[in-house]
This record gives sequence, structure tokens and C-alpha cells, in this order.
Amino acid sequence: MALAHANPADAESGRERILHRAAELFLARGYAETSLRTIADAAEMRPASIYYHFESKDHLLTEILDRGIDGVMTAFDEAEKRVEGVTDGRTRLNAHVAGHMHALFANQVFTAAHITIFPFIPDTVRARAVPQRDEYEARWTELLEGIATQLPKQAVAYIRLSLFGAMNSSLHWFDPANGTVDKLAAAIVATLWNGIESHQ
Amino acid sequence: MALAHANPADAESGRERILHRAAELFLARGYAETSLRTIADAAEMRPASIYYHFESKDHLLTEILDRGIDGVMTAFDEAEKRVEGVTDGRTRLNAHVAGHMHALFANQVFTAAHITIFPFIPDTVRARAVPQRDEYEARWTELLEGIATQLPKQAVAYIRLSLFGAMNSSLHWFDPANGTVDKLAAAIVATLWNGIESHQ
DNA sequence: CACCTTACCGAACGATCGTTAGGGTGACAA
DNA sequence: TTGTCACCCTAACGATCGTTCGGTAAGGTG
Repeated sequence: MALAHANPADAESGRERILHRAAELFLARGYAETSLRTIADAAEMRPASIYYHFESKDHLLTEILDRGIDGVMTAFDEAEKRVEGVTDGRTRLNAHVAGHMHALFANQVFTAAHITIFPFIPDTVRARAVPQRDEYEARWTELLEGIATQLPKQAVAYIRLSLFGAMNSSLHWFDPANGTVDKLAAAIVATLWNGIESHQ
Repeated sequence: MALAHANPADAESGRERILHRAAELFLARGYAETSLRTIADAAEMRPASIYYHFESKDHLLTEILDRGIDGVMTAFDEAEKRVEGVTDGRTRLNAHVAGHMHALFANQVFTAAHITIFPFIPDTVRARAVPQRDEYEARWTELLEGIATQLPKQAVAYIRLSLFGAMNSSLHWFDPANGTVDKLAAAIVATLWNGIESHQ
């Protein structure tokens, strides 16, 4: 008889399988639209088994959201290390935008799922995620204020929101198979930095 | 005894009340997350009464989506009339961005609901809305290609997507009470056109 | 060997969902 | 007065939802 987990793809533990398949389904169809039976099917187990690993559907969602935030937080840390000592604002901005975008399009879908379904999750779960999101937002505010020192803070806040809109909305249309994430990140920074005018 | 509809706010017909309250609820909580009982409560009637006006929950959603597309289509037409004969690209772009933003933040929430919940609606309803969305997209492509004639079409496509991201994501953070929609539209165009560099 | 833990399962619970059948009422026309 | 129609109702249907209960098989530990 064959060993369990003979297929390397099955090496993932049951708990990890639930998390990944659930995040993929939440990203594609939404939270309320995805039943635990669908998740269980995708994770190759029965619905009741999910309750061995998670207290409730909301707790499963909470862990997915947490991993999503961790993804961009880690990307931010790594980008900061990569441009340590660099003074050129555009280079530093580019590194961080690329980091955020890589987290978005990484094969681990937690960050993409977090950003996409956040507005439609139950109030209690959302309330718990807000402080974590605020912290990430604050790091970007600090970064951008350090780069655009001449701009008033309100303008920086607008640039941050506009940048987030550009970065996150790319989830809905950009296909990493048709172009590298780094190039997309560079294009977003270019649009923000130079605008159309410099191209004409 | 008081007349029915004595309150001017009640002058809305039952059908219109259902459409408006449902669009508001879908925008705030999502489609699957909003039950017909919740919609009926908001429209001050019983769940079964909704079926006098609409064939099903999906048909109700379909009409809301249609009105949302109509909102931006009409805004596009009006913007085109407003800048008829104008050759300056930025002025023309500004008018259309302002039109789109006004449709987004108008008190009729159909456009905002359409854009926000579109990724999470049932497949059959989404499939029906795709051609309408493609048509609106094509009008923007034509507009932008006419403005940025020197740019390759692929670059224009990117600019359009980036612009849509900037415009639509403002729904999640911009509060019309804290600044006019026109100013936000102008700021989005300025970011796209001049970028950070011209500010420093 | 007994005993515990890990990881899962089948079956069913109550709640809620979209939906339907059938009835009532007031306005208005004949 | 009677009939028609628009509009809304009460009550309940079957389906699906998240969840719970009581298991069981495998593997480690003493």
C-alpha cells in the first residue's frame, strides 16, 4: 500500500490545505459566497473536519486575513533592507511598490484575498483587522513623507491613497504571465512620478 | 386619517424603494451578505412583496447593475458634450474623469454598487454585465488614444487601467463631505499628468 | 498491553435562505 | 354595485447554511 502523502502536492498538512484553498475561493468568489462544504471539497476532506483545525468559519477567515497582512508587512521590511542607505526617493519608492506588488501576486493568495474581500466580511472580523491595516498604512505614510518632504501632509495622504488604488486594483486585471511584476511596479511608479507629460 | 405618502421621502414608489435600498445594502455589505428580508425591511415591506416587482433576487441585482452602467454612460455623454470642440487633452480628460467621479458619488448608488460588488456576484449575472462594461471601457480607450496619440496602444491600455483603479478605489476612502468631487477628479488627473515631480 | 493524541468521518441539528401559493384591500372604471 | 387591477400581505415550502455530536482508525508513549 502506498504511503500517505506519496504525492508531493499532498505534503501540505490538512490545516494548510484548508487555509490555501479557502483563501483562493474567498478571493475568487467572496466570503459569504463560499460555503464550508465547498472549502472542504477543495481541501479533500469533509466539512466537519474543518472544525478540528478552526473554531469557526470566521476564525478561518481571521487567520487568512492575518497572513495577508503579514505578507505585505514582511515585503515592506525586506524592501527597506534592500534600499538601506539609499537616498534617492524614486529608487526607494520603487523598491517598496515592487515589494507590495510581489506580495499581491505571490502564489500564496492571502494578501490578495485580504485586500479583495475586506469590504465584505462580517463586522466583527473586520473590526479586528482594522488596526493591523492602520499600522501598514502608517508605514507607507512615513515612507512617502520622507520622500516628498516639500509636500503638505494632506497631499501625501492623497498620493498614498492613489498609489494604493493603483497597486491594489491591478489585482483585477494584471496577469503576471503577461509581464513581470517588477515592470508593472516600475510603470506604476513612473505614472505617479512622471505622469503622461514626460511620455509625450 | 393621513394620506399615504404624506412624507415626501415616501413618495418613491415601492419598486424604486426596493431598488435604492437594495443598491445601498449591496454596496455596504455585498450581494450574498444581504438577504431579501433585510432589503424588505429597508424598503418597508414584506419579503414576498419584492416578488411582485422582481422575478428573483438575481433579476433585482441585474437591474441595479444596468442602472449603474447607465449612470457612467450618461456621465460620459454629458462630459463629451461639455468639451465638444475642445482640443486640449487635459481639459477633455478632466471633464470625463469628473463625470465618472460624479456618477460614482451621486446619491443614486447604482454605479458605486456596480463597481464594488461586481467581482462577487453570481456567474450568470456577471456574464450578462460584461459586454456593457466592455462598451464603456472601449469609450475610454478611444478617448485616451485620442489624447495620447504618441503613446503605443499598450501604454494607453495601462494608463486606462491605472486611471480606473485610481478613480474607482476612491470609493473606499473619499468622503464627498470633506472635499468636492471636482477637486478629487482634478487631483487624479494631475497625478496622472504631472506626477510628483512637478510638485517638488 | 493500555492509554492518549491527532486527524478525520457520517449524520444530523436549528437557523436562515430564496421563493411560492394564495389571500386581502383600496382605487378606480363600468 | 360589481369587477378589475395594482400592490402588498401571511404562511409556509424545500434547500442550503454553519455547526455539533459521537464516533473511528492510526500512531506514539508508558
